[in-house]
Amino acid sequence: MSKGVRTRAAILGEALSLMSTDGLSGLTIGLLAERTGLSKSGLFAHFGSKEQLQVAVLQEAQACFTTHVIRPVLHLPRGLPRLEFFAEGWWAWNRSPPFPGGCPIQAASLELDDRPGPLRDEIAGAQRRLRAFIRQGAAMAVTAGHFRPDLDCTLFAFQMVGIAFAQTMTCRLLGEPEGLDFVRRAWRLQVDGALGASQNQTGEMNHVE
Amino acid sequence: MSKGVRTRAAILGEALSLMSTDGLSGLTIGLLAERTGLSKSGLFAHFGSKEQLQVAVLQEAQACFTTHVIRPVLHLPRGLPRLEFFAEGWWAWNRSPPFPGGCPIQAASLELDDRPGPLRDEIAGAQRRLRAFIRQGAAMAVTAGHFRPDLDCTLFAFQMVGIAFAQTMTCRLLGEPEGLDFVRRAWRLQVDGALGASQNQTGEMNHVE
DNA sequence: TTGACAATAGCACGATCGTTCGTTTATTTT
DNA sequence: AAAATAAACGAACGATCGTGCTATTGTCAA
Repeated sequence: MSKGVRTRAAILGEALSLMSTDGLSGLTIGLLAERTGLSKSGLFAHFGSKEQLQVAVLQEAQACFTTHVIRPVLHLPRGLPRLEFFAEGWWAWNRSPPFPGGCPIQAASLELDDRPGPLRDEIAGAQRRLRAFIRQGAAMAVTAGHFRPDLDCTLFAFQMVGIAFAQTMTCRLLGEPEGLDFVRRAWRLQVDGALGASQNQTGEMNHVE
Repeated sequence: MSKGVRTRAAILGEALSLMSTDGLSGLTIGLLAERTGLSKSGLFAHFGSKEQLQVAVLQEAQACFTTHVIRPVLHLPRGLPRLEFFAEGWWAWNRSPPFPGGCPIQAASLELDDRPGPLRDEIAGAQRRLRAFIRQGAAMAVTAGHFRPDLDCTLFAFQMVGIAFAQTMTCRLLGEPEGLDFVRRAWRLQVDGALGASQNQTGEMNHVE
């Protein structure tokens, strides 16, 4: 591992932290150089332009999410077990990701949704891949007989994404300690509504209590 | 209406448009002065500081949301009817608000959630009030007998907020035209799950199709 | 160990940032 | 209409932005 890629990795790590609190637009080259102990020009040479740095940071964020949330559940049995562990890992990531701020992917999604260009393409791809992962996870649960056969897996992924955003709003913006409870209960309702008839314990509608 | 408040209103209107696309941090005084046809110093004098301008913009965004989404449903009968019309109005607002970009409140919520200060307080208050409105709307539906008595109205509001965020991601970031369908179906599932036993048409679990 | 090359620093640039100040032009009140 | 007040302007400030250069330092293979 040569020196160049090592410092580049260090830069991206620090950039991720900075971005998690101040957003993509708050990620400035001068500030990042100061935090990494490099000179502005020395740091700049690693990326060639601000936009390329931003793209690299977004990709690093995806890689970090994959190693922390996706990969740990891949060896679990397909279907509901894997989906449940993924959910728990995702809620944990959203509440306290390995950065000082919140999830950079969520933040960038709403920051870039009205600015076409390579950055939006990058974050849109990330969200598409994440939704595909959830959708396939739900489809496996259908195949395994955990979920009912007529489940709309795309809608399932849509709902799960919604819970994740609502969690960030409740846990991070409003700082409500009971936020995680709501997340788990909303997720439980969603899973219960997707179960196959045989698995469903309650013979009536999904009650909250 | 004196001259001062008139131009101030014009400034805030343009600021809302600018913020909807470029975010709070993209809202710069020079750019805003250029778009409004004012000089930087002339515009600046209306607010005294950048932060006060930002607070004013956030308040303006709330006022705009109230007149466009909240107020139109206040004269509707309490309970489910009002809640349904509010939902439809909110989805319409999220898909195409009266700005070139997306909903500024959603964007600011994720932009400010890790930066304590007056700005975060302002947007947090907005989200708290919105959630309280939904919660009370659900509570009215319980009182009216539309929703079952043991419904957790706070959780109901939590879930609805999630749908709104997922909509922005799907409709704006990913640009999927069928996004609104998912929103309506997710909302329908949520409402069906909250109905009183007598109102529930389907005797079985909530199926998607 | 030296030579080739990668990595970083230093310096400067034009542009824009938020902000201040004194002046000038509009508006409102007397 | 004149006086008083409000509103907007123009110029400048120090700071920081992203981005070029050239020079210097460090690393790694021959």
